[in-house]
Amino acid sequence: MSLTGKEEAKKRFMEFLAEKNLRITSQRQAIVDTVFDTEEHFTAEQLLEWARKKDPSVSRATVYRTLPLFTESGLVKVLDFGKDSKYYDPNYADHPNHNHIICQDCDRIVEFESKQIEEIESEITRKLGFSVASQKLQITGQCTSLKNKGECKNKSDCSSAR
Amino acid sequence: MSLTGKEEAKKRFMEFLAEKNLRITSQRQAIVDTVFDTEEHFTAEQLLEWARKKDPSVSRATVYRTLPLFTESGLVKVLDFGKDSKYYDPNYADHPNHNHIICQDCDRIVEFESKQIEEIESEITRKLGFSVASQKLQITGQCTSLKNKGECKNKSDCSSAR
DNA sequence: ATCAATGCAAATAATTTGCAAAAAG
DNA sequence: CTTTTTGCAAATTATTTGCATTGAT
Repeated sequence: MSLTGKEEAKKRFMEFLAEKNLRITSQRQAIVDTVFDTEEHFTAEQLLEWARKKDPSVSRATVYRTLPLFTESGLVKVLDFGKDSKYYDPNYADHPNHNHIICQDCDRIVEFESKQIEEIESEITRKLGFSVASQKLQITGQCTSLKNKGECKNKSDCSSAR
Repeated sequence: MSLTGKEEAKKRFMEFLAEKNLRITSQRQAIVDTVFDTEEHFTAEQLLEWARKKDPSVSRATVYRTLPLFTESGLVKVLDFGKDSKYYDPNYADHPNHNHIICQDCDRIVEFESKQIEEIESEITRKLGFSVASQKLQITGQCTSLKNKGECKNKSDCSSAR
C-alpha cells in the first residue's frame, strides 16, 4: 500500500517537525492538514480561513509562525506573482522542480516540469561554481485566445493544470 | 557612434515616457540617471538615497511612483530574494532574458543567460497554449567553497558577475 | 493656462513580536 | 514539571494615497 502524494507530503512534514523537536499541537495539525489537503496556491489569510474550519482556535499568528516551517522543509514554496501578498504552493512533494506559467490577463496559472531545463540549469550552475539547492522558473505569457481575439477566454479561470 | 547599454537603456526609457505623455521632471531625470548609471540590484530605499545625491528634492513618494514605470517599460525587473523588501534589477536592456543564481549562505548573486533554456521555455509555453511575454529563472545554490570547506569564502561579497 | 507631478504626512496592509496563559511531552 | 506553543493585541515596516502646491508643456 503506497501513500498518495499528499499523504506522503503530510508524513514527511510530520517527520520534519519531529526531527526539529517541534510539538504536534492541534493547531499545527489543522494547518498541516489544510495545506496538504489542497493543491491550490494560497495566501496566509486563506490558509487561516481554511484551517479555522478544521480548528477554530487557529490564530493568524500561528499561521504566520508555521509558514516558514513549511518553506524550510522544502515541501511548500513561496511564489511571487507581483500581487500584494505572497502565495504558497504545496505541490512540491510530488513535483519538486515544477515551474509556472502565468497568464498576464486572466492570471490563470499552469504548472509544468522539464527534465531538460533541470539538466541545463545544473550544468550552468556547476560551471559557475555552485551546486543547485532549488530553483524557481516563472514565465509570464498570454493565452493564445487573447492573442487571437484580443480577449482572454479564461478570464477568472484560475485552475492549475499539469 | 553607438550607445553603451546603459545609455541605450536611458534613451529607451525616455522614449517610453514620451509615448505615454509623461513629463520629464528634474526628479524623474535624477531617478532615471541613478537607475541606469548602476548595474547593481537595489531597493526602493537605496534608489531614494542615491537619487537624492543627484537631486535632494527627490521624495520617497516619487521613487515609489516611478518604480512601476520602470517595470512597465520592461527595462527593470523586480526580483524576489525572500528578503523584506523588493529588489530591482536594471540590467535588462542589455540582457533581456538573464537569470540569477543566489548563494544560500553569502547571498552572492551571479547573472547568466542561456539561449538553450529560452528555446525550451518558448516551446513548452507554446504547447501549453501561451506565448512568452517574460520569464524569470532563479536558482538558489551553494558556492562550491561552502560545500568543500563548510563555509562560504564569499561571505559578504555581493558582487554581481555575468 | 492647463493638467500632470511633486512632497508631505497620514493611511494602509501584510507580517512580526512581546507577553502571560495553556498545553505538549 | 519544564519548555514550547499559543492567542491576543500592539508594533513594525514597506508601500500607497489624499491633498494642496509646484512645475512642465
